[in-house]
Amino acid sequence: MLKTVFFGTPDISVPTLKALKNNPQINLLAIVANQSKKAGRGQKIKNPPSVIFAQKNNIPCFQVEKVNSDPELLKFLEDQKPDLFIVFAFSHFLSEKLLGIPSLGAFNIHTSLLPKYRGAAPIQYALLNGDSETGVSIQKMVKEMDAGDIAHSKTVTISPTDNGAILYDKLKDLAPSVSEEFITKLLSGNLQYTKQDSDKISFAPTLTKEDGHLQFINYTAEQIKNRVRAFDPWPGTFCFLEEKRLKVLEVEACNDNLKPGEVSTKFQMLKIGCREGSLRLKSIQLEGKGKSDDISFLNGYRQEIKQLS
RNA sequence: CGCGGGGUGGAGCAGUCUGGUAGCUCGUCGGGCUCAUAACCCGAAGGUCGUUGGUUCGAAUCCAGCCCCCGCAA
Repeated sequence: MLKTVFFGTPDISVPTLKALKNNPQINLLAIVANQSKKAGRGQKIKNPPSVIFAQKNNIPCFQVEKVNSDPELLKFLEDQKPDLFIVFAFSHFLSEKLLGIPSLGAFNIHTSLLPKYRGAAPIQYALLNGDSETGVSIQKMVKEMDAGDIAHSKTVTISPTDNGAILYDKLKDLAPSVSEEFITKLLSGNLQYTKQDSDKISFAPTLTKEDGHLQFINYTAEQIKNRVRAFDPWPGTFCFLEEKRLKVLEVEACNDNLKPGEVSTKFQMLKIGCREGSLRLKSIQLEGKGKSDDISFLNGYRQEIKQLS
């Protein structure tokens, strides 16, 4: 039995966590997660999904603020002498000291085909760049983020209609099998490492809300479209109508001949010219309002729309 | 008690400040026009104005409580 400690916080890590828990070769010593944060309207404190899982299954659980210096966790690890760390969607860097603790090493599950998209937002970047495939990689963790040798990976195809939520789910569902196969290889001694090809490294830095600001005049219709689906549901895409924020939930390419930034409301459809090509803003939501299609929106909106910025 | 906007026929909104039971665009149904239409014309159905209580001769409108939705912030 491999004495294993799992590091992970959000729901994407839970199916993999569950698979580890059910794997007879794995002795799941503990789960380490972020601290519970206030979330949602009303700012109620919510426990992260992995913590809820730990509680339900009576697995020791550490919610740390600073993983590298949490006295309780360090003491626990010292006492238990784990064989393996599995880290999945855990938003802290692990110090080299920590990485050196498990006898077989610390492994990170990453939702891209490394060396592509190192960093926090690999799912969104794959969609943003219009990739036709991505995947789940397991890398042996080193000091440099997501730079370790690749121990195992699996590919998944991205369909043109996938958005962030769908691809997120695909990868969430794929991850347990990648992790199971990895463990099988690890135990049978068949593990082979592939170094990351330095020519193919790319990065997927943390996204902010501001990254969702659609700048129609600076990007082509295709690029805007990819951004909209990549950032759905997070961090979301928007532009401004007058002073108000207009969320853009769904767009569709159209062949209207519009200049960059030019708005058209013909036939009750809201369209805008991009740097190249034009788009229909099919599903939108004005600040303070519910989401609606452009037709309904224009029916109720009483003023002329001159500009979307 | 973080800040702010809102709940009005099937949809999206106006009307609320300056109380007198409701209007716009669209959709639906029926009819007309047209070679034709995401076009146009005529007609119809459809609303306890979120909810409870208060003020008033009278409340969508003023006051108080409650429920729900949304933007920002985290």
